[in-house]
Amino acid sequence: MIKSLDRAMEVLQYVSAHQGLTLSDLAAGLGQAPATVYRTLVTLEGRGLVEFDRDLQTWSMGAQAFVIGAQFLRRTSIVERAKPILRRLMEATGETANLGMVRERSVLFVSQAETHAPIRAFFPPGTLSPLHASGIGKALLAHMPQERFDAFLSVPLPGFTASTLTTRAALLTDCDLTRERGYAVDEEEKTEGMFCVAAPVFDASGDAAAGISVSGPVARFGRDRIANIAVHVVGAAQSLSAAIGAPSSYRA
Amino acid sequence: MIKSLDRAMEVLQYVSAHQGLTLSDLAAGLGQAPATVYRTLVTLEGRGLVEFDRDLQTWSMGAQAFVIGAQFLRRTSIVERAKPILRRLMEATGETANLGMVRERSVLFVSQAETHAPIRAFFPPGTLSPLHASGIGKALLAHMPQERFDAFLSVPLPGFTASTLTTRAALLTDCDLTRERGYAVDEEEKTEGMFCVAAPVFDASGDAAAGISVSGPVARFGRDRIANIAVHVVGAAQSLSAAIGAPSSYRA
DNA sequence: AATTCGAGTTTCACATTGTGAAAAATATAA
DNA sequence: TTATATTTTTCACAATGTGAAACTCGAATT
Repeated sequence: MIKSLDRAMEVLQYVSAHQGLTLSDLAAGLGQAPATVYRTLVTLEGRGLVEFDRDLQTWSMGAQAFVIGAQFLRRTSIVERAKPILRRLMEATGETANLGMVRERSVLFVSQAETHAPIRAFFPPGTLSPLHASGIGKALLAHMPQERFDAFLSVPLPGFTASTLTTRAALLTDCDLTRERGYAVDEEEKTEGMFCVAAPVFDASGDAAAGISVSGPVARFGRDRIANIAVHVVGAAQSLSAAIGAPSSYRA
Repeated sequence: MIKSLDRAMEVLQYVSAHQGLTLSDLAAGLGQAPATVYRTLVTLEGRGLVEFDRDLQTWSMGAQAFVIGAQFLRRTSIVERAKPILRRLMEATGETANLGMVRERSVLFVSQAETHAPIRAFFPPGTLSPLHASGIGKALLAHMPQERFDAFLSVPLPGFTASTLTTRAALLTDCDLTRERGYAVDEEEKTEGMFCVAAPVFDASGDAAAGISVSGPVARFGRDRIANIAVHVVGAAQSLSAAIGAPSSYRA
């Protein structure tokens, strides 16, 4: 491991999480010498990864960070293939449709078809959400190999609202229910007022590596409406699984 | 400038441009020792910026690159405010609508509303295109301060198709025409078969910093249709300029 | 099954450089 | 004009990044 590179990447990640800070603020927040942070920023600026606002004396993410970050989505065809499916799902349900991928202990939201309704759910691409506190995350936990599931549970789970499932027993019950009906729900477990229906997407190896969800304000999700939306979500997830080559036995 | 950090960022940018290569291929392509490239990649992997496929022995961009890259779009509200405008423009014209921002000598495509037509233009977010060989780029050149425009022309302009404008005289004429009618066109200047109508978006300082365009196969762009599309594109660009606070005198 | 080969990973000696305190430069406020 | 705070550069030195070589591992060949 290259120590100075790792320190520099800490700087880059800090800037991305705290845009618009001055050199002094960044150095203080990072616990690094201003001179060191300065040289790091100037080097990254030379590559276009950060940008400096001369008037405000603030540092922010640069265009090249977007350029290289966008390449992550080009590794596979899943985002491209998901787009029409998400759009149809949004039109069929009238709510925002999302695509998320599992990464470590989180779901990474990578694509979205936004409803035109004035009040809407919004998970901008690039957002990470914990597996146990998101619809897609719980759909994936329900289809996770036992060993990985146990490893996930070996770390204490943070709560976000009064509804967050944080115990092994609660998650096991929820996973059983998810497998039984083919979809997971997030009922204000990460965000107050937010409801979400999600289903797993299987890849060519038969692993649940991504998920599709529909989300919106909890007040719009009555019992009958949930049943109807779930049918569309499960169908969309199955379509995407098929599109990316999942074995047919995983699509049921 | 930190030499080792700069070398490491060269590795990162190289991986993003050449995904799915092995360590040996990357080291050869970069002209760096495999041991050095290896330690760089492992350090970046630790931060989630690259990912290693153990089966294929290949390196690709990681989720954290997407996470931090996506933050570039959150610096300002332009992408959010553009979304409904791009969608309406796509619906009004039936072709793909794009938002691009100027960066150095290029346009960076940051957002897009794709037409549902089977044959379509596609500029995935994160794509860079030279200013002189794109509709948005030429719209921005037409409103660029003279000094920056001269600096731009001081570097030889590469051609991409037989139609690319590569001389000062050709670009000056094109800029005059663009200012006169309020929009630029890209008629197979970057990509064979591609047509594009673009208009500049002004920011709060009155600078032309972004642009909106509609693009599609040249065969679908007859003279009458171009006139109609141009009206929509100019209107959309003016709406976005207003939405992000451009002075009213710049919106005419 | 044993051997060979190529790529990935680790070790090691050493030249290079990253670091942070201090100084200098710059811009803003009083 | 002076003071202050921040940014930027300099400098001495400790830390480390580098690449060749060695080692490890897995796949292919015999």
